Amino acid sequence: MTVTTNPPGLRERKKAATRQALHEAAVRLAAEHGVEHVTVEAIADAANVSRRTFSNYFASKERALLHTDYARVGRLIELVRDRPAGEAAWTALTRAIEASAAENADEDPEWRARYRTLRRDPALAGELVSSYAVAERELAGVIAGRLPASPDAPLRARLLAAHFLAAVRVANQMWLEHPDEPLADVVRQALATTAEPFT
Amino acid sequence: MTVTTNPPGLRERKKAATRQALHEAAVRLAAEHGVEHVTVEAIADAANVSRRTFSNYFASKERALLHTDYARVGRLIELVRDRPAGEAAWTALTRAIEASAAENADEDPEWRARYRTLRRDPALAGELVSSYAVAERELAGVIAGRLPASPDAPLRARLLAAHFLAAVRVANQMWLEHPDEPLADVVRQALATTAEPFT
DNA sequence: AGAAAACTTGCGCACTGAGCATGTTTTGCG
DNA sequence: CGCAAAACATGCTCAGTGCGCAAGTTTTCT
Repeated sequence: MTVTTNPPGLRERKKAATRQALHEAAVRLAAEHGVEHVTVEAIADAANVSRRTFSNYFASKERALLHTDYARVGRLIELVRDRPAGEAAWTALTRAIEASAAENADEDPEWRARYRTLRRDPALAGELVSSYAVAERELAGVIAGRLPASPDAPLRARLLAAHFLAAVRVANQMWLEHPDEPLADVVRQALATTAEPFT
Repeated sequence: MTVTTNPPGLRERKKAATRQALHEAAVRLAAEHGVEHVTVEAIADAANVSRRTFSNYFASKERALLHTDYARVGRLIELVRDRPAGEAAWTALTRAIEASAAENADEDPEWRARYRTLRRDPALAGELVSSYAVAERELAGVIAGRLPASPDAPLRARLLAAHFLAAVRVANQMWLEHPDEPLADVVRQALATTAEPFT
């Protein structure tokens, strides 16, 4: 114990480790036996915690499986919040997603492949869209200050957040189905298309 | 092939009636005792069917509660499909949502108020977004033929469907929170904002 | 160091989703 | 019309789940 306690704190680090262990165990087991044939108990066992403890970390098996998606969307909101104050809303959003892509560029290819396969399971579709939906309201609040003042600013903020996240979500879905093109390129194309006017 | 509209058929009518009875019983009980305190068994009882039969109609209590939303989105897709063949995609979508609003204009105000209150429950938020998400892929297929031919047409169709449904969904959410303005007006405003280019 | 706060775990219970077998209703067809 | 098949409702049963509660344990704070 020669090192001083880090800013994160031991307890927080342990919790993060347990959450990550549960998540990874869930993904590994689901890749081996299929999502439907994996029980919460098996996941907890694989992560060396009790079934009850699993419930302290995740509300359901599906949430545990898609923890990366939830975390990534949460991180994306942070990145938007950290953009320079003067930046317009749409610019801040597109820059933030680029930063997010850069952060996730150095992933273990094997893990990525397993996780990719997992997300195509129809049983997880609901949770997958939820991972985006939960962030919509918060993201609207974050970008509200970057919009021109207007009586309908709340609606515009909500719509901007919704359309941005919808573009990212659709890009991810298309990429899941057609892996030939890099994800970042699909996202860029989807955002460019979204920025155009509809007729 | 024959063009006759299928006679409803006794069996189909009974199924629809049972489904509707379960749905309405669920909404009534949830309004009385709160969503969390209503069990599937209580709903089945109130609709005079067995608990097991409930499962034959709805995958969960939440799905039963939001059956109107699922049905309405399904009907919206029909309305889009029925638009004249020459109509451009965005036009067809906006005209269809107007037709949908017209169809739902004559609702029992008491029922509408109960259902409205229900949808504000956070426990149903996930199912509520799902009701839109499940339609996205199908809607994309329906409007694909109304887009100019292009190599990226599939992506554009998906995005158009996603943005349209997102606008409708956000409008509904805003209306749930601020009932002062008529829903149809909020929807129109959201769609108009969506049609503008982003910057 | 020692109390307080946070966390883990085992136990238990109400609820759920679903397969199977059985009795009932509806449909299609000769 | 009548009947066999298909579709459906129901009861029974079970594995899984979410969660409250009450210990026991670990981390934090002062």
